[in-house]
Amino acid sequence: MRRQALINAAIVAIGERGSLDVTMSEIAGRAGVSPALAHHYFGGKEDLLFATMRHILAELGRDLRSAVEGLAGSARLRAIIGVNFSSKQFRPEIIAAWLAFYVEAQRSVRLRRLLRVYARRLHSNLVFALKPLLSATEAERTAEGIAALVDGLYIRRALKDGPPDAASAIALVEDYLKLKLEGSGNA
Amino acid sequence: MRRQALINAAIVAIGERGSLDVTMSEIAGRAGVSPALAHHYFGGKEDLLFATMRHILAELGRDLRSAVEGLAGSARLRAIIGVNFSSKQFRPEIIAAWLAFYVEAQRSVRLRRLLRVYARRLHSNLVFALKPLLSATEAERTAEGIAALVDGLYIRRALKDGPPDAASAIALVEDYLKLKLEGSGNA
DNA sequence: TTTTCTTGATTGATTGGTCAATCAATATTA
DNA sequence: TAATATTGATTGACCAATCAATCAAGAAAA
Repeated sequence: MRRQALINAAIVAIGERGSLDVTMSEIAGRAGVSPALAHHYFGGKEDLLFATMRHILAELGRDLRSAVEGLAGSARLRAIIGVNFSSKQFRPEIIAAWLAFYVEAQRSVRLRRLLRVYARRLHSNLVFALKPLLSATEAERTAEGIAALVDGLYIRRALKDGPPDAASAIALVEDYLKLKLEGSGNA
Repeated sequence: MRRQALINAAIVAIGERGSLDVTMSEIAGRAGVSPALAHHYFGGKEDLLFATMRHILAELGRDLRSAVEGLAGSARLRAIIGVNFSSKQFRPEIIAAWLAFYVEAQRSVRLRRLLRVYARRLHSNLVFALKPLLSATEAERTAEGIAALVDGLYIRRALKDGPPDAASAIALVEDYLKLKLEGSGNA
């Protein structure tokens, strides 16, 4: 319970500052405990941040699983896209955290591995849903395109540039998907 | 000359560490001067980093201008895309710097403004080239799509995920562009 | 030409502040 | 009592920024 409170505090703190450059004191203070307690529970700052990212990924994973349950074909694809821009995920704090963790991943092997696992899972999900609709190579490429678009829209949201609202972000990605599915017919 | 050396050293240092969390000492040392000199020339760390980002943007701007010179239509669009993935721009150090500055921009108004100017310029360039080929709204949306794709591919490159080489990145974006241009006919 | 002045470049050493981490001590719970 | 939770205070490291002092070079004056 304390762990959970500290992780939530970390997300809020990271979201506000827009980077991982937050102090243990601030996180602990936000959770209403002393800095020393944060060390007691997590061992060190790096571990707390790692646990925070893992928590974000775990929630996203849960959302994804429940969103695609029972769906197939293009409905499944739209569900995958929708989750990434759901009001729970496509929030300033979460986006700022993503961005900050991407940067940190360049230093930390552990963190990079964690992010890689998530990226692969998203990729598999996309390819799996695309396989019945496109050729194998086109399914791969389209999955990469969708993933890149999602990442790009996240960044642009963080900078408050580009399409600011989830609706147009979804529209943009779905438009891409539609073109790819149509295009395979005449190409 | 000293300024230039310090800026170059900053880019290398940022690229290696993968974040702006580099010390003045390291940058100065890399440039073969004392930390105090870096302060003498730039005033402070923030100013040095700001100048570094401005330098990166200025070079990109120069590359862009010379690449599109005299071109129009889809050739111009392909040139814009190509510049972003040229061997000079699509390098690990530069990409790491971009990512790091994106994060820092959430804190620094100055930096955010700088990045915003660049983003707008890219957007205008894209829309200008797309206007003759698509409706106004579709040109806007396509420009946003391309920009998001480029950002996304940059991120994925930073994490060494997704299409690692410039060639497939270009292919992905050009494929998107092609679909949009074709699609406008039958849609 | 030599000497003195002036200025910008450059450095080493220092300072002040920040922060993660530790630890000893106290409270709470089982 | 034993174990766990929790804190305040402290330590040690790191780093940006400052500053006084040197150095090199060129301008002015003799």
